[in-house]
Formats: sequence, structure tokens, C-alpha cells
Amino acid sequence: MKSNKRNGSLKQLALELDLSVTTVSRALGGHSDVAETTRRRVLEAAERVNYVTNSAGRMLVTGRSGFIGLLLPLRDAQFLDPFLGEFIMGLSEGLQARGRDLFMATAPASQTELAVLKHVVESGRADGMVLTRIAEDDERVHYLSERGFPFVTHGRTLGSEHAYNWIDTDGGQAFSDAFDLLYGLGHRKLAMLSISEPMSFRYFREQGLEQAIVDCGNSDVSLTTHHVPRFDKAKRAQTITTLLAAEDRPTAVLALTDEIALSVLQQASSMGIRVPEDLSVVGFDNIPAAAFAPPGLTTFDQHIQQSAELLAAELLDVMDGKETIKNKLIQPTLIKRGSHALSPSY
Amino acid sequence: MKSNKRNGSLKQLALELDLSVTTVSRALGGHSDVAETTRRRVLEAAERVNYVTNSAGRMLVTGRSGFIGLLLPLRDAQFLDPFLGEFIMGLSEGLQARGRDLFMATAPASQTELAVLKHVVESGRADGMVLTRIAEDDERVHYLSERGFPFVTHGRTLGSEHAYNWIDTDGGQAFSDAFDLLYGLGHRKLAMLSISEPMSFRYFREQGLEQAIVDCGNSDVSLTTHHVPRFDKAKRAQTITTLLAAEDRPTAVLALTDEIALSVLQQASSMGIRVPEDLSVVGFDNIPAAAFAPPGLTTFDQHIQQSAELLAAELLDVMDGKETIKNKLIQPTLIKRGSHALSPSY
DNA sequence: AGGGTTTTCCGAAACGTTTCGGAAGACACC
DNA sequence: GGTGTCTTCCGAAACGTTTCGGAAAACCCT
Repeated sequence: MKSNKRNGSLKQLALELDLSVTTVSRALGGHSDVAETTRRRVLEAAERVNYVTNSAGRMLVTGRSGFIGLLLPLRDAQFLDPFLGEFIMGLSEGLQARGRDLFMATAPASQTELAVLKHVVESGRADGMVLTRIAEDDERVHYLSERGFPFVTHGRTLGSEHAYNWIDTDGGQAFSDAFDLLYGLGHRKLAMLSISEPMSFRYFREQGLEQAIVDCGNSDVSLTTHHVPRFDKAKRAQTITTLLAAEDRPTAVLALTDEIALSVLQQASSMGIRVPEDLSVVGFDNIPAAAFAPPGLTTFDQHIQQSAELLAAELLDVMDGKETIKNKLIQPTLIKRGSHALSPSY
Repeated sequence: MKSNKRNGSLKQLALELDLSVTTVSRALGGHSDVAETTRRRVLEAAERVNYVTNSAGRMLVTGRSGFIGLLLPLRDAQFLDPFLGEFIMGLSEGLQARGRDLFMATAPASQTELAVLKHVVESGRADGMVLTRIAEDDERVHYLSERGFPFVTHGRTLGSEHAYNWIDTDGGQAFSDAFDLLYGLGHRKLAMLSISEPMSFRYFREQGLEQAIVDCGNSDVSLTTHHVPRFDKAKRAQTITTLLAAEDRPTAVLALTDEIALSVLQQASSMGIRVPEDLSVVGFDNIPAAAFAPPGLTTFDQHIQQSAELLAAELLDVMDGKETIKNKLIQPTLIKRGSHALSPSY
């Protein structure tokens, strides 16, 4: 063990400057009632001694930790959120502007996410929270809302769209646009590949697609939607196979995510079904692999990093007590690549 | 502002139980000198009131924050580390076992990484540090070493391999293996595409390759190594083009990273050069896109998550004062896909 | 010079926890 | 009953910061 000398306390600094701790603190804090000359003297000394505020001390009296917590979406470690890196990057970027730090809370196998969240909030480790992967009805959102704790979410729950601050990708609009694109190319027989977990982004995307079909007013259009557990790759593959092997298989499939879409591309290829000549497929997310998988996956870019930056800014506003609740739908942009074309039956 | 009632202090709990703060603290802390019956009473009450330790209070007296800091490798936000998510996941996993939390320190544009690191260390926000993207000679490592602050790195500096705890991917061995593979297939004219930044992983990979060539003892083997700035995509494309357009172009190219290798694949395809018939290419990293880019990129998997978990465990050991310095080279595993084959000139 | 105002500083308390150094009681042993 | 040893508990100090409520000094105005 090294010696435990505390070099840099306010007390030390005050002693050295022959000032009171109070004055030094106020000088450093930029308060009004300290003479300009004294302030300079203090600042100088602090610089020289390399003083840096002890966060525990400050935290204890102010009651704020300076941390923003991110509840890490780690269901199964091997199936990790492809956006995690980008999202964290964006958050940090947005936070550092106002001197907040980011910390990650992870739920061990033995505890529910809600329990971890409660612990973080109750222990005062974070002043605000960021939630992702929102469920259609999310208990974490309930808890934070009722607790009156500052938070912000990426994604939104189904019911109370306006009761808290969120930012979401407009998946409904995107899938509506995707339908219009395919419809314009003559596709009438569609399939949607979705997940069975009650995540809210699933709901909005399916919803948008169905609405668009209703809106087009053409009763010739048919859609079948398939729900498969997110992490059950075997079952997914099987579902895709039977879908594509069917006599009356769809001419276009819309996938909830690129990950699913890429599976479709692979299965189709191994079954001798040509994309886009025989089958159109469009995904969602624009993950890097989408650009490389032949013939290039047509998909939507989510602008995750930008969303995360906005989210950070919003959270900081909430924490500053700005009462206004702001919600923002980010429009994903369509990335046209090679996986869509005229319907073969057209 | 909501009312600021502190429900859950030790004092409250003690009052309620008609015990001293000391005893309650010791009961909760699992110390020896408290009667078993009292301990149960305390534990029960704590459970009922939903008591959770205020971290600032504890931090102030123990001097430890319970946080592990990760210095985020955010050079340019739009070129983000493809492993960041996986790495963070692994760290969290390894940390949560022993109740530590992870926090990210990011360097704003106005500050150097070193300055941020110093600030984090000095303010006591973290009890230990994790560094990644190690440079050949890394000032951050110097600082932490001299300061005697617990830390651990993913990657290693060139000089003092054994002066601190690190875990690294054995890139040297991998590139040596890659050479053997290609040599066995008849390749004699090789090119290596590397970066110009003095990152240490670059050094070890190049080194491994060069050594393998020496070791094979065949003076017919030729190698040219090209260094291009990591983030200068235009220059990279140009370098690849001239390399492939040359009369005596290599029959195999080894890329420092998959990202570079994928560029090669694309350029080759657009120049009508067939992979693997005319050209073999092998990458490093096994990023998801590598599996999708035709004909499938032969590459090495880094086992990032596993490394991160080990790294976390090592750091916790260091922080517990275990003096032993442990270094580990993780062997990447060769993923054979379609981008390598017999040399055309064989 | 006297009264009032402003400027500049400080003492002390408070935040919630851990831990040192005992103290009170119970018990055993001679 | 005296001495010593355990067991179980507690008072008080300490960690480093911010802030409330003044107090001393300086200045201004009449």
C-alpha cells in the first residue's frame, strides 16, 4: 500500500493561502462575494497545486453525483445491441458539454433490471437516467415516473406518449414508406418478419406498415406477419425457410431489423431464390454488414448517435428543472441498395 | 422542486431500531461484534424500509468510489471502435460479480486524454482504470504507473511489457499463422496494408509477419508494407488501387484490420480482380460484415468480450493489492472463409 | 462625524458513512 | 469475591465539501 497522503483538500489550500475554507470554496465556485484579486490568487494556487474537487465531499452536501446512469441493455451477452457503441458515443458527446459523466449500470443474472435501477436511484449514484429498449408497457418507466426521478428514454411506451421525455426513431413512418416503395414496384403479397418480445419499436413498425396498407385502399394487398423470439436463431431460420419454400410465397419481405433481413438474404441465396429478381427484401437499422451482403440490403438508417446526443441534452434540461416535456420522432432515412426491385409477378 | 426528505439514512434506521448508528452500520457490513439476533433485526428492518447505502457518505470515509473508469477511445466520433459495445459488455460482466460499477470518461475536444485521465484519478471518481487503444509509447500508461494508481490495459506498450497488468490479443502470432497459411498455398509476393498511427497493435502484427517471413528461410518471398492514416478513406482507396493495378501486383494481401480488408475486397471486385482466384486477402478482427462480404473474409477472431472479462478480473485483483503482475496474450482464432486460395502463379 | 450601504471574508453546521477506542455486562475460573 | 476474558454495544471523530448567517472593514452620503 502506498502512503495515503491527501495532498489536495480545500483545507490545505486555504491554509496555504491564509484564507478560510469558505472563501476558497466560493472563489473556486465563482461566487460573487469574493474580491477579484483574491479569486485570482486562489485560482492560481489551485492551478499550481493541481487541486481538483473531491467528488465525494461535494456529492455529500449537494446531493448530486454528477453522473448520468445508463441502464445497460444486456439480456444475453452474446447477442449484443449493435448500436451500443454508437449510442454510448453519442451520449458521452452530449453530456461532456455540461460536465456530466456517464456511468453504466448492468443487471447481473440474479437481479431484475428494475431492482438494479431502483438501487442506482436510491443510492444517489446518478442524478438522471437513460433507458433504452423500451417495452410496450415498461415497468422501469413507471417506477421513474412515479418516483419523480429525472429520466429520458430512447423509444417510447405505448400508452402515455407524452408523460415523459423521450426520443424515438419513427419506425412507423419508415415502414409506411417502405410499403409505398414496394407497392409502387408492384408488390402485392408481402410478409413481415418481426419478433415476439413486446418491445415497443416492434409495435410501431408493424402498426405503420398495416396502416399504410389500409391507406392504399387496394384490397389485393396481402400481408402475413411472423413473430419469432429475438434470440432464437434456429427458429428464425426455420420460419424463413417455410416462408420462402411455400407455393405462394411473398414477393417482398420486410424485416423488423437488418439482422433478420440478412438471414433472409442468406436463406434465399441458399435456396436458389434470387434477390431482388425473385424476391425483394428491406431491412431496418443500416448496420455495417447491410452494405456488404450481396446484393446490398435496402434499409433505413436510424441516426443513433444523433438521437443519443439529443437525448443527453434533453435529460440535462429535465434535470435543470425545465418543466416542458419534449418528445421527438427522428425520421430514419431510406438507404436504397440492391435488394428491392419490380415484383416478378408484375 | 420536490421535497427533499431523506428517508433512508443510517441514523433513521438506528433511531427506529433503538440502536446506535455504529451498530447498525456494523450489522449491515457483516462485522463480527454484533449479536446474531440484533443483526437479523437490522437486516430485516433495512429490507423493510428499503434502505440502501448512500454512496457519497461511504465514499468520503473509505476513499473509494466503487467505480471503475474506462477512458473512452473517442478520437473521431464517426469512426468508432467496432468493438466498443462488446468490450463494455465484457467489462460490465466481469465487474458486476464483485459489485463494482463502470463509468466512462470521455475527452472533450478541448482536452487531451491525459488531462481527462488525471482529472478522473485526482478527483477520486474511480478506484481503478481501464485503458484501450494503447500507443507504442503511451503517456497515459506512464502517468498511471508513476502515480501508482491501479490500472489495466487492453493492449500493451512496446518497451516495458511486464511493468503493469495488461491483456492483449496475440496479433504477432496471428499474422505469423496467416503467413504460414498463405505460404503453404504458394503465395510468395505479399502486401501488408497497415496504418500510419503509432498504435502498438500495428507494431506487433507487422512484427509477427516479418519474423515469420524470416523464419521460413525462403528468400523468394517478398513483402511490401503500406501505411495509411486510419481515418483517411480516400487515401486508403487510392493506395489499394495503385497496389492492385500494378503490373507485378501481389498475390495475397494481409490487412491490419477487417475494415481495411473489406475495402480491398470492394476495390478488387470493382477492378475485375477475382477473390480468391486472382488474389487472396486475409483480415483481422472478425467484424460482423466480414461474414457477409463475398466471398467471405478469412480473418481472425479477437475474443474481445472474453478479454474484457479477464481484464476486469485482473483489475480487481490489482485493486485488492495482489502484487503479482499478470499479463496474458489471448490467441485469436483463424476463421477460414472464402477469401484465400492457392496462389495463381503456383 | 455619524449613519447607512456595500464589499469581502469567515465560523460553524451539515451531508451519511465508517472506524477507533473504549465501556458495560456476562461469564468463567481460581 | 476478585481477576480476567468474551461478547456486544456505543460515543465521537473523521472524511471534504457547500452554505447559512453573520461580522468586520471599507466606502459613500449628508
